[in-house]
Amino acid sequence: MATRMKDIAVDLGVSLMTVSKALRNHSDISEETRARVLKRARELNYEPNWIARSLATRRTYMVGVVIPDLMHSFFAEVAKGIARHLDPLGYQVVISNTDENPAAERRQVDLLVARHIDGLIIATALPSWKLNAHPAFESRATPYVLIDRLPAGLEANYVGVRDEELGEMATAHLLAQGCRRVAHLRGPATANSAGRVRGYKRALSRAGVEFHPEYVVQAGGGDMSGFTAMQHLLSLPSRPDAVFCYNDPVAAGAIQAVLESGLQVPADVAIIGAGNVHYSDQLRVPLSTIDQSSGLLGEEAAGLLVQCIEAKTPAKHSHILIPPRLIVRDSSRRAALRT
Amino acid sequence: MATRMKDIAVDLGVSLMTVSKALRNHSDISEETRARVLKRARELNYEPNWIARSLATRRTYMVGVVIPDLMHSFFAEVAKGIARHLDPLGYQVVISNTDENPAAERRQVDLLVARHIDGLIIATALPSWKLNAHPAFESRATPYVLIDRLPAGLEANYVGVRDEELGEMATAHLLAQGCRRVAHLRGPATANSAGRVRGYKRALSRAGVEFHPEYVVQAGGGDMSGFTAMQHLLSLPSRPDAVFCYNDPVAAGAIQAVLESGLQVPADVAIIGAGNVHYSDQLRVPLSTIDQSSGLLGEEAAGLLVQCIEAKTPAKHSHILIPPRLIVRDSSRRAALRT
DNA sequence: CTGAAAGCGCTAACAG
DNA sequence: CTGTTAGCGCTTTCAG
Repeated sequence: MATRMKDIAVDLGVSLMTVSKALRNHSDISEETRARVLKRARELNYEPNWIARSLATRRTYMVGVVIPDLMHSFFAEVAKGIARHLDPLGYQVVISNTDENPAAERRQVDLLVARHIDGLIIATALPSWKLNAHPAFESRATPYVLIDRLPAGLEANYVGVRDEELGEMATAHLLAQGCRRVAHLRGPATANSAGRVRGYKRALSRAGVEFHPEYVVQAGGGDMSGFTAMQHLLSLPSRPDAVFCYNDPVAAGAIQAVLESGLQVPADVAIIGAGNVHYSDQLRVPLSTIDQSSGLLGEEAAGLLVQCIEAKTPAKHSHILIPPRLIVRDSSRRAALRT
Repeated sequence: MATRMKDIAVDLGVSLMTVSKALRNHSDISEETRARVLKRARELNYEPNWIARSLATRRTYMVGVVIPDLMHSFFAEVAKGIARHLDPLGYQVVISNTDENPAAERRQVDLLVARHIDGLIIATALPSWKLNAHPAFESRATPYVLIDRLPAGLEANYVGVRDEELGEMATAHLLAQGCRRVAHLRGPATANSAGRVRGYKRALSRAGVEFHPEYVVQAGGGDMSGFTAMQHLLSLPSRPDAVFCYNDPVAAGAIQAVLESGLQVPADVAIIGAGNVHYSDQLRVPLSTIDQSSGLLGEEAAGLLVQCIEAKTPAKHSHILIPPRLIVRDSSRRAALRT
C-alpha cells in the first residue's frame, strides 16, 4: 500500500492537517515542523493521491485535447505545442482521437467532461459545433478553446490561422509563377476550408483570372483523397496547370497522381499545400507549402485555455490568429524554368 | 452544479444506494425501480463523477502511454492502435511525450502513477530500464508493458518486433540486390537497435561478406541525424553501395544526403528503412522498408496490459513478437537495373 | 430487494 | 502555528 498523509502524521505524532499544509508549503507552519514532515515524507516515498485531491479541490489539472487525427503530423505538432506549454504548469494532457467522426467526437468530449478535466482544446470535426447541445458540457461549464477549425457563426475562444489570407497567399504564389489554370483541392465542409476557398477566389479575381467552378473539387478525409481528387482534375478537358491543396497530405497525394499520369511537377502542374508537415521537404517533389506554425498554435491555445481556467470571469470568445508563411520549394518553383 | 446520485435519490424518495445500484445494473434491484431511476437520471443529465468513483473503487480506467516522440508516425500509429483496443473497454488513454529524454520519461511515469492510472505502456528512452528504481512505481505495483524497446537483461512484459530477424531481412534484401558494401545506420544504444545490428551482421556472414566496423555508424535522434550520418558514410574512402537504416525517418534523411551529393538512389546507393511510416511511399525516392505492423503492435500491447490489470495473479513477463515484413519500393530495387 | 453505516485520501473553514 | 470538524461523490459491507 502506498503511503498516505495519515501515515506520516501518526508517525510524527502530529495531525493530518499539519502534514497536509506542510506538504503544500502552506504559510502557517513552522519551518521546523515542515522540515520534519518533508523529511519523513521523502523517507516513506510519499506521493500525493491526485484522485483524492481532485475530489476535494474540484480541480484535476488535466486538460483534454480532442483532435481528428494524431497521424496527421499537423495535429501531432499542435499537440506537442500544447503539452510544451501545459506541462510546466502542472497540467496533464489527455489526447483523444476522433478520426474525423462527429459521433466519436461527441463521445470523447463527454468522457473527458465526466472525468472532470479542467479545460478542453478541440479541433472539431462537427460541421456546426454546438457544445451547448452537450448536456454534460453545459451543466459543468468546462472552459474550452477551439483550434484550427471554427464553425461559421460560432462565438467561442479560437486559435487558428488566417485562412483567407492563407488561401490568397498560396493562390497568388501560383499565379505569380505564371500559372493561369489554377485549381483548388478544398477540404471537407466541416473544416476550415471555406476561408481558404474565399482566399483562393480573391487571389484569382485580383489577378483578373476567371473563376471556374469545376476547378474546385473536394478532397475528403482519407489518405488517398488527394490522389483521386487530382486524377479527376487531370481528366478535365482543360487540365489545370497549378493546384492549391488545402493541406500537405492531400498535396502529396496530388503529386503522386500527376507523376503517375506521366506529367511533371511543377513543369506541367505546379502544386502547393498547407501545413508544412515535417516531411514535406522529403517528398517525391519537395513540396511548397504555407506554414501554419503548428507548434506555436498549440502553445497559444494552451495559454488561452489556462487563462480561461484561472479567470473567475469567463470572458468568452477571444480570437488568436496566426499569420501564414509562404514556403517555396520545388513543387511550385516554375519561374526558374521560364528564364 | 452537476447532478449527483443524491439528487436523483431525494427526487425519487429512495436511498442513495438504490440509485447507485440501479445505475450500475446491480442484480438486486427491481426492474421497476431501476426504470424509474434510469429515467430520472436521463432527465437530469446525470453523469457519474469519475473522480469520486475512482477514489472509492481504486480503479481509474486510465492507461498511461509513454512514448519518445509523437511526431514520429510510428509511435502515433502505435498509440492509435492502443486506443483502438482500449476505448471499447472503457479505458481512457493518456499519452505522454518524453522527447527521448530519460529524465522526462521518469517524470512522466511518476506523474501518471501519482494519478493512479491502472496500467502503463512504455517505449522507453532509458538505456537500462529500472522501474524498480522508481519508488512510486514499486510501492503501487502498477502493471506495465514495454513496447518497441526492451532493455537488455530486463524481465518484463514486452511487445515488439523480432529485431534480429528484421535486421537480417533488410540486409539480406540489399545483398540480394547485388550490393556488397552494405552499411548500417544504427539507432542509439537506448533503442532496440542492438538486435538489428546482430541481424545485419548475421546476414553479412551468411552471404560470406566481410563485416567492416566503419560501415556501422550511429544516427542519433534528431530529424537530421540520418542526413549527417549518411554524409559521413559517403565520405569514406570505400563508399558503401547500400545502407540499411534502423528507421524510416533516418532513411529519408539518408536519401537526401545521397541525392544532394549528386549520386543516385538506388543506382549508386540502395537504401532500406524500417517502420513503414505512412508517407514512406511518397518520399523523394519511394522508400523500401520493413513493416512493423505498428497498429497491431499497439493493440497487442493494450491487450496484454488489460490482461495484467484484470488478472489477480501478476503473471509477469510475457513476450509478444511481431514478425517483420519486407516491403520493396524504388529505393532498393536494383535488380531491374541490372537486367 | 432496499438501505444505513463507514470509508476511499485529501482539503477548506474555522477554532484553539 | 496547530488541530478539529465536515465534507467532496461514490462504493463496499452488511443489516433489515
